[in-house]
Amino acid sequence: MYAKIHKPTEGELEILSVLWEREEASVKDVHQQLSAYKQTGYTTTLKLLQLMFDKGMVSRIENGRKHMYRSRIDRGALREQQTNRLIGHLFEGSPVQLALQALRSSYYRASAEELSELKKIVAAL
Amino acid sequence: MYAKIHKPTEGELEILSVLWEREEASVKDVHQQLSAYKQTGYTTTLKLLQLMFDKGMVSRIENGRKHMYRSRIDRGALREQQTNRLIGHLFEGSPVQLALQALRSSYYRASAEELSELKKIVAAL
DNA sequence: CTAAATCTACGAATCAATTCGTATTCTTAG
DNA sequence: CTAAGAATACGAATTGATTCGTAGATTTAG
Repeated sequence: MYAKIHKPTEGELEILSVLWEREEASVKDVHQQLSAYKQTGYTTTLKLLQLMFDKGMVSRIENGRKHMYRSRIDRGALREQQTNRLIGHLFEGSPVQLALQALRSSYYRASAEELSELKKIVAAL
Repeated sequence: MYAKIHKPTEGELEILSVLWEREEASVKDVHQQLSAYKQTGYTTTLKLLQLMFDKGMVSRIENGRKHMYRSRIDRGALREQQTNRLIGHLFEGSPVQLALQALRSSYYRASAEELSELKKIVAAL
């Protein structure tokens, strides 16, 4: 089902992020969403999606003249891989240090479920 | 004191990781430590350190014929930057999700101080 | 039907990361 | 002194990411 992880580049990750949100998106969809926060050309986004397709990172189906793209990268697996990479090289192998960094200095409002899971995990350490 | 963050590449991050551990290291030191887990040529490591020096990411002083290198990248700032990047593109903006991922599935033994800080932060959410 | 708009395909250029071989310099052992 | 060893400097090749222009095809408006 899911593609082997071809560690995505920064640009690829941004696109995957859009695809995960929407489940399926056209080049136009992706481009519009990226344009909201960075300046980039339409054909650049198109090309990136084509290359990602060639690499097997996304699937696509024709919908009239458009192509609709979906991620073939499992987000959970990528989360695990990237998290471990960060822990290994930047946090001296300490997952707790990374967790502390994540929770510090942030305005994020945790939901009740998140909070309860977090408490459960912390209690079990 | 610290250099502006030139977002390090994977290879650069590995080298910085060595430098942070040891405070100061020769090319040979760095190369030996990298060799422990990846196959790489001596002059490759040398070149990388030279390029990092040119970019201002590391400083160096002569010690006899050797150069001793030190990181000029602030680890704390980089931790913050990289953590936020991950949260943004891979964890839907949720620091708590990243924290959960970090704490899950890991054999790491937290120290008493880490644990107490973690509890304090979680309690404050 | 025709023109404009909307897409995809593709090639080419650029830039950066990485790797490694060779030259050169300096130190040290004999 | 000379040769071997240990460093650094540097150039060149390779590979990959990124960007974007242009061409071609199809749809839609008038």
